[in-house]
Amino acid sequence: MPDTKESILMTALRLFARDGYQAVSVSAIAGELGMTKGALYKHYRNKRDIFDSIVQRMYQIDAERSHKYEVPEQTHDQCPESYNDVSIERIADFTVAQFLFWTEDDFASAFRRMLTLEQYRDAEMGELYRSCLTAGPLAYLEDIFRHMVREGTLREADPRQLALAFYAPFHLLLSISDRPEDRKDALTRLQRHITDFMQQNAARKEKENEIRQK
Amino acid sequence: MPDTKESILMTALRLFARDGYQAVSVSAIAGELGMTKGALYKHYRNKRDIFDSIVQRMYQIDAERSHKYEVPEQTHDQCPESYNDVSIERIADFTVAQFLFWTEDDFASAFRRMLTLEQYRDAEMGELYRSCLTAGPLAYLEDIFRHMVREGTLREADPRQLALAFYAPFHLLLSISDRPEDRKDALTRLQRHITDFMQQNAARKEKENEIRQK
DNA sequence: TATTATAGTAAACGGTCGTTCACTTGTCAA
DNA sequence: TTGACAAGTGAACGACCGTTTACTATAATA
Repeated sequence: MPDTKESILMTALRLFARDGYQAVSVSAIAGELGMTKGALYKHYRNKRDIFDSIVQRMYQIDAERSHKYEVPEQTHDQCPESYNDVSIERIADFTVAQFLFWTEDDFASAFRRMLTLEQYRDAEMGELYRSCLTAGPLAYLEDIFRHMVREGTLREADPRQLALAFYAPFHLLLSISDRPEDRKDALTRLQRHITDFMQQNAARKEKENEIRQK
Repeated sequence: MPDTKESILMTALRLFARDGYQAVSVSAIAGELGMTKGALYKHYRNKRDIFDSIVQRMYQIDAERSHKYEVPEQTHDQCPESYNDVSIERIADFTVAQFLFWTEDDFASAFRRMLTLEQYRDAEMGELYRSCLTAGPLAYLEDIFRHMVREGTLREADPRQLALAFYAPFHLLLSISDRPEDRKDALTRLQRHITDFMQQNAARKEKENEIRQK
């Protein structure tokens, strides 16, 4: 039965996300599923194997989402009404989708909290946390914004600071939304932040015309 | 010897901040200090007592800092060159001071990481994390900004979104600065963020004059 | 100087940890 | 029908957990 292995993984993840890897016993995982701990070893070599499978799963999901969403350079695309707003719209949509992913998807939400708890244990977990939730997204957005500033889509500004100003609220609202009663409000505030940011940092029309004339 | 008790507290905190409370054994704390675990029980009733003492210590430090820094309404003060920039300057200074506190102070830095690891264990820790590092500072700044918008020091905008835009980079850079090699850069980026924010959101001179004329 | 309190050690306690193993089922192919 | 195999039980293993206890040395106090 393959969904036993799957339910072990999800149950373990849920507990790891609340208490941390070390604090969760093999008995506790088994007990949560109404079986004895001996049975777990028919599906996973040991406790660490469960953890590693969770991490591997995240890598896999991330790869799938990368293929689906963020083409490194978007190829051909039906050109909407305003050609210079296309990138901005895309980023806004993608950002909201990412937020919903990290807050509402069962796996991603628990994985993010687990990663938060494990980030100081060893260098590998620290690096994974960075690449998923702090420096990674920051660097990614910095590249995009640099491109958009060059293209004249965004106003002249340090892309590094733009990325910080744009992404930091995303990151903070992730933490805020860990409280279930604050999740809805967090999404609203994020959406307001995105529109505020885009409005404040989109290049003025005059400037666009200047650039277009060159 | 009272500094034995103190060194136990600091050593335990350092380990709790890396591995989490449950994952740190009493033997490990004692071993780090070159003594046997039995000796710890001459200074603390049990393991939880060490943890509780750490939390209590944070409350104490926070109370001291509250008295020292943030008077709820600043009383009399030598009035500098520009009366409407005073609050902005004060906030900028206080923000940097808070950042250095959470990143460079041995106790506060470790306590923040420990709190990060314990935030999902129970409601009390979650509430403490919120009040220290997320919703707490946000609400505090929201109040200040609302006041400043009313006074005409800041441009007309939702104080809630202003607080988010101002504090979120602070919060993200705290996490970034957990990597020692990124700490210096994080401070620089924070300072740029603060000046950028103040410049972007300070009320225009014309507007100030309008208000002053009323 | 005798006494008492303090800070520490070493061993032991019961309990839980992760893991293994012998054993029992149920299922399905030969 | 038989045999192989996958899934699960429950007991056992040694190791380590937090905590207690009996004991020792040191230093201050009477």
